[in-house]
Amino acid sequence: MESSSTAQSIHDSLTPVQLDAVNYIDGPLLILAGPGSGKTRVVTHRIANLILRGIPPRQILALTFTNKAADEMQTRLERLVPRQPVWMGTFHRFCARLLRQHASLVGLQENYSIYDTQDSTKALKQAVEVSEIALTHTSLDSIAQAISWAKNELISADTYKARHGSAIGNLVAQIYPHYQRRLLESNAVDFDDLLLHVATLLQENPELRQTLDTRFRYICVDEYQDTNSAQYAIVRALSVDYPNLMVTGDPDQSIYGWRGANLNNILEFEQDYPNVHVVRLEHNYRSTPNILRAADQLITHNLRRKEKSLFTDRDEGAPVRLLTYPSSRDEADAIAEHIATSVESGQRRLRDFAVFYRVNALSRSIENALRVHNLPYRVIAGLEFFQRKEIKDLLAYLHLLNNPNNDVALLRIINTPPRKIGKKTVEQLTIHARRYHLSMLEAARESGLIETLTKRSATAVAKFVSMYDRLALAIEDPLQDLIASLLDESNYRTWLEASESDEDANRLANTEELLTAAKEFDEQFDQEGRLEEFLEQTALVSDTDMLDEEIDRITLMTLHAAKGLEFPVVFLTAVEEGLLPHERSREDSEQLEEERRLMFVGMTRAEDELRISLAQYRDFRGQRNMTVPSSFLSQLPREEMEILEPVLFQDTAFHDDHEAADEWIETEFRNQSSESAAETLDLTTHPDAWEETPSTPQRYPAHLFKVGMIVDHPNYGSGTIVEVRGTAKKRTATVDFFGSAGQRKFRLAHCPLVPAGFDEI
DNA sequence: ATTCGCAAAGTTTTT
DNA sequence: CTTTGCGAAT
Repeated sequence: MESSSTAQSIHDSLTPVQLDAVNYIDGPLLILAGPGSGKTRVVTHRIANLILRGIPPRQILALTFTNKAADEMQTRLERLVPRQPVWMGTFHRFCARLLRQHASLVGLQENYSIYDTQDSTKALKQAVEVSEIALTHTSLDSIAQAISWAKNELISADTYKARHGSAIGNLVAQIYPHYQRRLLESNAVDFDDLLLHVATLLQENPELRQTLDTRFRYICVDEYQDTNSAQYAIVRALSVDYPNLMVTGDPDQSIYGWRGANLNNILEFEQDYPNVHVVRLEHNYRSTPNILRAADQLITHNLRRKEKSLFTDRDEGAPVRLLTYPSSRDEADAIAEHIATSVESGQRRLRDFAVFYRVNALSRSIENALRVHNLPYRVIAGLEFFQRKEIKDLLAYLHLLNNPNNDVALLRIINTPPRKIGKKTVEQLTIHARRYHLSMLEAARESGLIETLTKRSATAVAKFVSMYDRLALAIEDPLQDLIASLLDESNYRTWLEASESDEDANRLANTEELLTAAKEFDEQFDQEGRLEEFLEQTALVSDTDMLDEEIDRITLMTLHAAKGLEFPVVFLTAVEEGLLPHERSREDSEQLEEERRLMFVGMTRAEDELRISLAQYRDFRGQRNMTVPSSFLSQLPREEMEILEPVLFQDTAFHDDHEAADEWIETEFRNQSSESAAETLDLTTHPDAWEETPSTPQRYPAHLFKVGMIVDHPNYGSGTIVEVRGTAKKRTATVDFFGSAGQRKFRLAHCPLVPAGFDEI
């Protein structure tokens, strides 16, 4: 076991290569870790080793990209050497902390707000308005992207120069400074700023840099292949006097280049830090040789990488399968059937299976098939909870309380719930604020002085301000209490309760969830500055962090979301030109390599079985198109794989030949008697066949819904009724959906729920 | 002030 | 087929 406390015994189970990494203490260390090579184990053992050798835990800093990774590391370290105050967390959280302490050095106050992407976009929109530039030929999005790119490259608003002749560049050069000013005036930062500000801080304050370098003498960076230039600069600045820097990563698993990750950081690590010790973890403990060889052969086609030879002790296992289906529906059905069969026979559990796809939109067809087979699943979709309107609303109240300059928050809630403060009124407030350089809240306080406002509007605004002031008195209360008063004072709760819609009933339920989260937080942190801490946490958290691994369900997710995970059986779907590689990546060879890495990551998630599939016809965005198999498929060791040949038109189907397609449908499908084929034909002939039955006013009788009943919902799919409450019009059912929808409440008198199997009304 | 409806566009997303 | 944002109607 790993609970003993001597250096000797805790490392007993490690291989010589792993021990080499664990025992290398001083100086730069690069761990090139292939998929499934026990990297996290090595990292945690090494940190434990540092501690056991007498290095104060406070001098150790471990940086990760996700909270999940940080938690995982923390838990494992806890098992090796309990209760050591090693700072572990994401880059962003680390920077947020540092920035709190040194906010004034970059023109912020310590209670600054962290804008999420949505908030940032709003701020950017305002900046565009102020700069009086008409965005005719570009979108707000591309401006945002350009600014984000610049920040990741450490280019500040002052130093940004448009590339000569770049139209967008010229716009950005004008807008970026306005945007940055808006943020500073609001005492706010965007995600990129967290890194940029800290990097700037370290660059411009040598004494501070030195202090921190000394404080964090031993630094570990996980997933180094995904660091961007800002992160690189931060790590670099903290490793000058004490270059005890350990980075781990795998160039072959770099899939966030589009977000500014710079593959050169890892590729050139050895040049950046002299006397680097390099350890290669090439022993894979996860996959069968079959899977590993296929993945390896694919990735060999990349040029920008470091040679690695992966090996495993496992038995050969099943061959990798390449399965071609006539249509995307057939593909989805086959997956569902395969899973159903092996679960029924007792060979596998639901949680052994994962289905991967390149884009989120592809999950729908899989979901449909799984639903038909009554197979429970979960869709990993990134942000959900904290992006819901009601949660964002309530958090906006808190944000404004914590940082009265947070204009985006004010604009969000000043009329939510409706307070008769409309667009015109807000416009006048904005003008007033800009003229006198006030925050929106300050402007609102002066509503009585604004002549252009009607008396009615001014009163409404004044009422809002006094509500704010009343809430501000409770700012030191436990969060649970604060949010509770917030729900009352703002009329948010009354507003939702008064509503008749199911949607609002659900919102009310989500509100409760936030209260629960706040309660848990209160129990955890019983100190000053609770609110600020809470807001920081919620801003830097994603739903994926709360993933419950215990539940027995099939997992559906994008290839990006799959990184770091493993499953006994993996379905890699829609491996078609245009999707994988994605069409937007096809031109550029660097991007094409990233797509190949994405496929590599997907393949190497599989432990026992890997099933790669594609369809000859794919229904996507309401259209049916003939597909072309992915060019990556020809880069796999086909001779040793099991290949299910396309059912029809092996040759023509590989070209984008519409005439052939029509002919195929005309002649071949008509002669087929198979059910799925018949249905597919129907679809092409009558596109309307997909559409829902037109809704009729008639509903399934409310009193017939019972707890335990399986029901269908047009949007959320199937689920089980877990609770029925209330009477007459207020009779409400709580449904636990099999899919990603989770639990939702419905007023039975007017919701589209029907018992499963109850066809049409 | 709010709601409704239509047009437009639709990788990936650790924070 | 979806989702989302903005403009017109109540």
